[in-house]
Amino acid sequence: MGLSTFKKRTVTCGELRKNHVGKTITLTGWVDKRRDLGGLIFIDLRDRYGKTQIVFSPERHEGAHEIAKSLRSEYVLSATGVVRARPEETRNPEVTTGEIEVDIHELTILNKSETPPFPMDDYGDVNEDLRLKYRYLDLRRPSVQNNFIMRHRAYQVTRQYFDQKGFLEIETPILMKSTPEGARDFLVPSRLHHGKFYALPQSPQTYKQILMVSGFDRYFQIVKCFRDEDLRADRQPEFTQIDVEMSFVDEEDIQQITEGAIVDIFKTILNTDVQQPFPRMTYTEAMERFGSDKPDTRFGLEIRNCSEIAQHSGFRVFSDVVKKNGIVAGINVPGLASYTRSQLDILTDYVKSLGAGGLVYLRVNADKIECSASKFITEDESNAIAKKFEAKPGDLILLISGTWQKALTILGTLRLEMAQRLNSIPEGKWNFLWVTDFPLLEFSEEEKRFVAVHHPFTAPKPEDVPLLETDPGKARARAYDLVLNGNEIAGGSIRIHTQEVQSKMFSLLGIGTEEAQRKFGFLLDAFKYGAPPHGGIAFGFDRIIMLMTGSKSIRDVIAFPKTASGMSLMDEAPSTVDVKQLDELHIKIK
RNA sequence: GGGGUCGUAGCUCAGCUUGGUUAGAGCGCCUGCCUGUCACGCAGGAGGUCGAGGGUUCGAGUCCCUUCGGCCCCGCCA
Repeated sequence: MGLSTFKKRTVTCGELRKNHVGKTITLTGWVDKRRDLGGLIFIDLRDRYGKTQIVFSPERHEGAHEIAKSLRSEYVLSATGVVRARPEETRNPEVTTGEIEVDIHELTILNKSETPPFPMDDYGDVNEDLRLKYRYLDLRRPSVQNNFIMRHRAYQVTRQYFDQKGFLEIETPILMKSTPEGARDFLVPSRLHHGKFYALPQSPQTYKQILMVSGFDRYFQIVKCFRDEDLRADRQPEFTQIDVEMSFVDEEDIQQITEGAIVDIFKTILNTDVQQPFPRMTYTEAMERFGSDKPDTRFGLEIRNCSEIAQHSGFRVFSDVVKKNGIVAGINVPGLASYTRSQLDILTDYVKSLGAGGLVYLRVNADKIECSASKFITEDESNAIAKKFEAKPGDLILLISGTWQKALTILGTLRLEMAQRLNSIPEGKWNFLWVTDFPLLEFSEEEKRFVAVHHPFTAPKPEDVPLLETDPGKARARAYDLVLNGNEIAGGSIRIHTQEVQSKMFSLLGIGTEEAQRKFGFLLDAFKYGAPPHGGIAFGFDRIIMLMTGSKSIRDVIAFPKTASGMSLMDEAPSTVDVKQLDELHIKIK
């Protein structure tokens, strides 16, 4: 009997079938539903494996039935009985255990439960703040548990895949040196060194590069990363990456390995065949066709540039912007010429909220084209624009003008918005896409200097190295992002592996020799001792699981996530700490 | 830092436009009845700081201001 005061389970709530009929078994689990008919009592007992109907009969087993009367939602039970086939007409084909039930003769209530604040079923929506406060209850819901079962399987497939390919899983520090570039660091004060701080890693970037210098050749790690930036539906302050780095490789090698991992994960877990190789698209093309560096290619509504028509227009807003190297571009939304003036006004406000100066629209009717700027745009110009978009009667053309970056980005957002309104984003498609040839640097107006688009260790394209001297903004990077249905799910690059180029990069970023030595000296030093050419990638693991489970937010695939304001509602982190703790750290709150 | 949206019973929501009896519904909960239910059924009952604070008014869930919190977006996120 052992030390237990209750009967341990002999089966789970998900496994009993017809062939178990006649066996005496013990189940443990939670009361999911209670159906007390006055005489017979039916209980759906739930554990993570499923649900099983157990029956209490006042005639057959009076003692157990008497106890069962007091059962309520979420009570924890150990129940022993005999598996029976259900009478033919009472079988439940909806449930995997629906052919049988268990006639209970021995019942132990292992624990009672207060009435839960929300039901543990998957029928109704529950407000997210409540779900997060009672996360332990939310995590009991089968639909939520399924997300974590899938997540678990993805860990296993990932480890197996990279192991088979000869990768070594090596842990890197969580307490590391703060780095100046990139996202804001979470800081951890050092008690032993007054006034000094560790940082939590934004990613193990420098460590994995140093592992390459050490000769580990193929490294991977499923690792937590931390960024102290504002949150989004797909962004949490702590998140999980599949971090990968390889030596003696080029872009193609990394992409092939990456694709293989994705193919494996999707095949094993979703039984979905993903075709290799994934399509490639340059950053420039992605921007000009989709207005995004992570284009959703599941639907059309592609952007077209009509600057050459607009540049000679009497409409100064258009002609001026083209003169100043800007563009006029738009999308053609089929069938929406029926939009009313007020609907279009709302749309105009929407693009203005995204930073557009305004919105010019053309309603394409059978007989004529109505243009919102017809005072300034001639009929010929309207017709030319309509022709450019291959517009048919009933179409609505939406035009935005501005700098290349801004106009296209706004159109990219507008394109997604219109696709959602038209309900034209197909379900069940898995459109993977490599976006390549990103710019290496971009000029930050705020900081009045160049900043790295990817990170400061990304190598420039060899043919663009001369540009670093003449026109750094034009240089392209050996960087690549993996996009799935409009979501960035991985990003990587071939790294700089020589001390000279890395120093050059730091100086372009406005980081002086002395500062570079102070902040990244360990990496520059390492590069002096035979650093192999290397590159890598990091997958946004939570995002991949989010997409695979059809979740709307990565919160649904993270066991204990934080709210949009970075709060953990269950344990109320962050919280104040004792003055004594602060004193030890020599910290005073301003 | 900015914009949008939501906050009313344990839960999900209606009521707010146009201020006016005792603030409603469904589910859940409690009690009773019920021996083949399976989101059981029937009958009855309890349950409200209308997020908080202030203001306007004879009177505020409803109008105004401030504030807190959830969610979404922009900025930010190498």
